[in-house]
Amino acid sequence: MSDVAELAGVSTSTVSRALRNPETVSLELRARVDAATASLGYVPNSMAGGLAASRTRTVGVIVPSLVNSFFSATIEAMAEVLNGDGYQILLGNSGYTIEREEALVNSFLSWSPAAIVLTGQMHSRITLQRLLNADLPIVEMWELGENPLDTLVGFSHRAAGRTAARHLLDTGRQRLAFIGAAPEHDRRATQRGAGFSEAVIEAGFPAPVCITMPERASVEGGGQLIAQLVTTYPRIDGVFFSNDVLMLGALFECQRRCIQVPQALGLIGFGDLDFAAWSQPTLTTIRPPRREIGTAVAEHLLHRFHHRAGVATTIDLGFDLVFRGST
Amino acid sequence: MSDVAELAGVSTSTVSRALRNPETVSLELRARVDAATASLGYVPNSMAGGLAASRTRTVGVIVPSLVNSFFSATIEAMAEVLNGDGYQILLGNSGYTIEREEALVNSFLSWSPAAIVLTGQMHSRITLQRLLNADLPIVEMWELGENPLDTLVGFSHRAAGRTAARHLLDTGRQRLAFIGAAPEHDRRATQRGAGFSEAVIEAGFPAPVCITMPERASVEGGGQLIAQLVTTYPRIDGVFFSNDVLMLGALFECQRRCIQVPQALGLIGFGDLDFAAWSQPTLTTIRPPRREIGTAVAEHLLHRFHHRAGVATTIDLGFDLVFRGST
DNA sequence: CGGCATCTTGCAAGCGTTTGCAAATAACTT
DNA sequence: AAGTTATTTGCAAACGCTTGCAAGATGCCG
Repeated sequence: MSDVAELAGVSTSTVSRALRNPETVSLELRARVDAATASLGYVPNSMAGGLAASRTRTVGVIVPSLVNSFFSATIEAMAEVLNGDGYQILLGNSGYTIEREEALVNSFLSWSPAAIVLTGQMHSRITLQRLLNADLPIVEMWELGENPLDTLVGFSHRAAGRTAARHLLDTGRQRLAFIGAAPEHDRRATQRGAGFSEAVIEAGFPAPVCITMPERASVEGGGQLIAQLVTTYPRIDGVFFSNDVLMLGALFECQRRCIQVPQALGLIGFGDLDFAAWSQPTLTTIRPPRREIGTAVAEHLLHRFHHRAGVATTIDLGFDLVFRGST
Repeated sequence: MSDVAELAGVSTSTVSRALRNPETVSLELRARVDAATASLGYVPNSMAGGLAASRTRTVGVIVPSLVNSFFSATIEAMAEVLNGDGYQILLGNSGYTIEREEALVNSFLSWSPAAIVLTGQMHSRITLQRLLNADLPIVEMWELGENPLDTLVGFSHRAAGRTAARHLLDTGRQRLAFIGAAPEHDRRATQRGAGFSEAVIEAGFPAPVCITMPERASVEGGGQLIAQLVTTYPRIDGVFFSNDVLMLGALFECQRRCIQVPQALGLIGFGDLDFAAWSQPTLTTIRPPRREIGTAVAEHLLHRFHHRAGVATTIDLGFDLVFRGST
């Protein structure tokens, strides 16, 4: 930076200001600094900057999993907006455990990030305490419950489950089931299942059968669970899957067993993944605002960074029922 | 840190050493420092550390896309190993363009990372120059070509294409086609296609038909391309897809058109994604070492970090042909 | 028991920015 | 023209660690 300062014939403080807050430097000097910066190919040292300012242009983001395209889409969208403003994403993968999340929050905090984004509202006591002490914007995404830490961006999974139930009932199914994965880890999937059951019961139908597996959602698991379901409860005529991936496995298993979808069995999933619109038959599903969540989080943060004010909000992005061939 | 030092009754330099290089500190002091650290809940400031040491426990990783589960699996595996040793991943998404890659490398370098990991061997001149100047370990992954920048971890896509060709020919198909996506961006997919054609021609068969679309691989695209293929070239009896996702779309389209797979048309893909083993019929594919690449990269880097020596190598992780129902 | 090599420890000088403060300059007012 | 206010600039003190160097402590040898 002192090289740039010398070349531009100014002090390093002016260079720093010209780079961070251009509006506080006269037009002429700003131009000279920009020219010097460009001609030297100067790249500021982020750590020195971060140390001096005790905050960085970095946002720590923690998701439960990457191989799951729900969160990848959210992250991609978030990164696009954030990068456009010079912010970097520090990505962490909690593997659906709050212990890993705690460790990640800890190490992220050591980078003085501009904000922290978490998935869901379930955190360890220590995480909460550290986060609150840190005094920075916190966003919890993909869930919409009580007592947000700060800002919440998501939608109601319970409502999504209810919508699925109503859809199956509306299309004439009466004996329903819910198929899910990793219930003890994926709280949101569990909420969808709960909303589903709730709505079925409210409508005066028998409580749906609930079949789950401890592992994460997979095509294989979906196939196995549906096999188990149709064997044990042959009269079931409608199934809600906590995840489209499970539904895909079930669809293949139905093909193998010559179970007619949607005639004999109606299937509705969650996620609206790529394949749902092009399978045979196409798959009815609930579309969560995958990219929208990322965009909304990023825009909210950018807003707060610019107008250094604490405007904690709750943003409900809703979801859509996508009615297709499987129901 | 001075609080910890005071509590432990030592100097800050001893605390620093006890934390970074425990073996250089006596057992007794090390224990006292650890106790003080724990009781104060001290978390070192990474930026101060990075600034002082002019390097951080950070690895910059750039992938073309996240929604693609090839790279997500690699990153997850890499992160597991790296996190275990206290390293953080700084993740960037180049969107398959070398301009974004250049920008990302630039901003990563401002964090003095311990290493940089890139996808593929195609980089802009400026990227190359900056990287070489930076004097840090560089890994190019998922590709295995000439003139590595430093270390290479991957497998031969050309060989994968050749294997696919031989498999289709071995199973009696004679009129082959290749279906791919985003050829001008995804160089590796193109290499697979080239290897495929090459092997078909070498075996004395007519050059395969090549159909591609400009967008990235999607289930929809796979369906459309196969529709186009069977309409234009009805006599084709074997198809190699640059990506399992395309193959899945094609499978559904074949179901819609009542084209018997594998009897009338043999399908082989690339990726061995989750669904390939459980679809109906199951899908023959080439399995790339998705997680293995991540693990190998991480272990290579850890090795270099520990024994501060420059051991650039090339690691060929190979691939597997997974023979299933679609051929 | 003295001399020498090996371990441990503390001192203090950075690392490359940011930013409060004050000085210098410019722009208005009356 | 003097006084007041607003704008622009530079100075220099942090920011919280790491690490080369030297001093002190310990162990080993003949």
